[in-house]
Amino acid sequence: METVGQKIRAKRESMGLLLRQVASYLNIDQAILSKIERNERKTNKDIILKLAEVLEFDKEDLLVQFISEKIAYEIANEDCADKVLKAAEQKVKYLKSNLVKI
Amino acid sequence: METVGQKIRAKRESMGLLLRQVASYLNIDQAILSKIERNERKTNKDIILKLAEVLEFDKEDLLVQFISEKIAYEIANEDCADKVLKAAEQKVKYLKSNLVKI
DNA sequence: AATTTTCTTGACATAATTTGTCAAATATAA
DNA sequence: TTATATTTGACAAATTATGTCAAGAAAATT
Repeated sequence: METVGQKIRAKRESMGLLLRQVASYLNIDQAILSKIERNERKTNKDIILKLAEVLEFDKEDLLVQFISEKIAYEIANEDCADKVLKAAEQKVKYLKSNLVKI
Repeated sequence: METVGQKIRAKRESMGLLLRQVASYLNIDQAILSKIERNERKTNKDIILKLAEVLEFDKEDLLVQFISEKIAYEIANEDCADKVLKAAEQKVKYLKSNLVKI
């Protein structure tokens, strides 16, 4: 299963872009981007969205992959990971039902 | 939908325990426990597990509620929250399949 | 093979967040 | 009122996130 970092690197290379070029667009050091691509450094929503722009990914798709990857790594070591996700679904449904203001 | 904080407070009061007593068991200041119960302060897995002990909750149940609540609040403001959870399920399955060492 | 270019690594710095402490203010019970 | 319990907010310490830089390693070019 391909990580977001791997997707980014593959797409960047297929577009013939250098680390330095993409990093400059993102206003970050190329060292950071290098680490993000190799999953050696966490990143955040803002950077993911800018990466989607410059690398022509669908923004929502990349965001979904990014957030779900983060969550998966957070809970994969728990026995109850599956229960957690089922319970989270219910809670999200509840929170989105306008009964609650966050 | 009851939050973990609310469950804790309800159980603590039903058991006739004071903030100070439970907090001392947890080795935290009672001010922190007060805030945890009112969702004014984030907590962590260790404290949740100790709370399960002293308040006689099933540890896994409380942990599932705690983690799922955290995830739900993190993503409830995203349009794609549901997609995220579905994708996270797949990734967890993959990570747990021993194909990957985290 | 030598040079240039790109990428990686790690030490360091800064900012943001988490976590804890404390005491005064407030609320509740006796 | 008086005593007890809880809440609040200012502050500090610890941890984590984020960024900078330059030297070393790897890859591409000449």
